[in-house]
Amino acid sequence: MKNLARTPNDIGHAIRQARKAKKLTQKELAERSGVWQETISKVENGLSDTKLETVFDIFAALDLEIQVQGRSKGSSESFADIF
Amino acid sequence: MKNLARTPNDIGHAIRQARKAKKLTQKELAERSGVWQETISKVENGLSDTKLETVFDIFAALDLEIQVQGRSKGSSESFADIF
DNA sequence: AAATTTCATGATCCATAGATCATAATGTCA
DNA sequence: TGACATTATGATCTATGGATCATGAAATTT
Repeated sequence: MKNLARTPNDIGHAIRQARKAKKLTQKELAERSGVWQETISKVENGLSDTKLETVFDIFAALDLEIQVQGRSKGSSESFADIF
Repeated sequence: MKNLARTPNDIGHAIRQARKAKKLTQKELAERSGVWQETISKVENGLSDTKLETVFDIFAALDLEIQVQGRSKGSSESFADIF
């Protein structure tokens, strides 16, 4: 399960997926990340040009991290394409 | 070379490193990414809470992508710690 | 060392992110 | 179906990101 991300939308998808995997509601995630539920909703749906700080706050709460890497030579599919 | 990132600062470092690796000046990167040189400077130095869109614009120009993953069990070192 | 290039910083302006509150829409389940 | 939980949306307000221009500080080159 590799979650490649090349757009804010991809990040939103990754977050939603991770949150669901941990069986958390947006509200719960909001509480432990310090980010509002409303904001999380918008981020997951790509409805706002989120700030880095916010994403990382959410990532921390979900125990996620990011790895920056050169674009995979072969597949050019972005995370969103998988869904 | 694993570029783990858990903070906006880590992203800045990763960008600077990738840019240098490609032997680009901030100005050149600015041109091909559509992001201002001044902004790139601030991002690389972690002087602004950059928006996701901006980071991805820069990533695209540097042919970078992101992989979202669970936090590495063993090492807890963030990208910044390597430097 | 002087000139040139590269990078940093400071100010202004406009757009928008996120906090916050209220509420609507959707989903779930007894 | 009706109640309750979850998610989405909409408005307002404040703070700040990024465009833009100007210029200062560093680094590099000749």
